[in-house]
Amino acid sequence: MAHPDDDESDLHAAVDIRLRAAGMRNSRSRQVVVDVLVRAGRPLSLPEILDADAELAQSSAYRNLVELVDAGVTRRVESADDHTRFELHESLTGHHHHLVCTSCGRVEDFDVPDDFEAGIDVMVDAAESQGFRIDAHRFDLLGRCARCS
Amino acid sequence: MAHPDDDESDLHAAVDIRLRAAGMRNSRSRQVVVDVLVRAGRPLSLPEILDADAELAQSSAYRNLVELVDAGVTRRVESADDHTRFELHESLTGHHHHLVCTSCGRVEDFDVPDDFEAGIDVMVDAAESQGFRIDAHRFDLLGRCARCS
DNA sequence: CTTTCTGCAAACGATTTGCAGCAGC
DNA sequence: GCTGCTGCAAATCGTTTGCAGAAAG
Repeated sequence: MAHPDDDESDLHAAVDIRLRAAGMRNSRSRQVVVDVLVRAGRPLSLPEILDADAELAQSSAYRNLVELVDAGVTRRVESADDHTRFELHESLTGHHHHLVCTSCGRVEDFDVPDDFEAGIDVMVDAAESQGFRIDAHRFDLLGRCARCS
Repeated sequence: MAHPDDDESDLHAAVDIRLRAAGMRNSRSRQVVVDVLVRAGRPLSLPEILDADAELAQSSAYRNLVELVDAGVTRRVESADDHTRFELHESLTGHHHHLVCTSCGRVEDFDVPDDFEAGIDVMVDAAESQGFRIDAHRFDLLGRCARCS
């Protein structure tokens, strides 16, 4: 965040590496999808992504978002409407949580204190005694965004 | 939990009151849907609900689940597959969180310590300074259930 | 008896996929 | 040049809805 331009070229370099590691080409529309997500700074639905760049075709955008998930570049985010959202993978942006608008589905990033995260780790043991093998968590605050209030 | 039968009749009485308050009839298939959710003790997808009771018609089950949400009897739960799940409203079952299987979508209830809940309240102020009016939260542990491990 | 509910089948809409032609390397 | 990617259009599939007949009160 201190050096936006450096961070952004680092990020594209990291994306390039992951694509190659997954045996995928670094095509124009994949770069565009990543760019749109970088610029947004929050999880976007497919319509939001298409609106952000007119040259994207719907089917290719969907296909690429899913393939980028497999390559560890993007991640699915559940919101509160009937559109799946996508964001950059946490290993590229850092661990964070979400504010979710229950009216329009908009999602924004939200940071929580370290001691809260520590509290989550403590609960994993209890969860695993219920037969689950836990490997991630999701914590969202739900309400109405500035626009919908 | 100490007196299952009493709890269950209390619960049906509470459901009946809410339906009437919403101007809705307490029809047979609504009772069945509620019964299925009570017996499951965890959020169920529509196919799971239909499997649990052969007399339910798909469209009516969907319609009732949504109307019961409006009446404050049920609640939507997001999982990790492409099926919405439904559970009884928290005012009937108590506040809790979920374990979510990222492989099959199964969801189970999970209780967290009170001090963890208290920590959540503290973060609401920070969230509202981002322009959101927060009125709920969702916290899930994600992993693989006993069957999928 | 009136109004709401039900079940069927058709409609919807987000997402996925087949395929012929184009682009990365 | 070979192989993977793109865009279009068609298919899929969870969910919603119109409507005529059945059930609640």
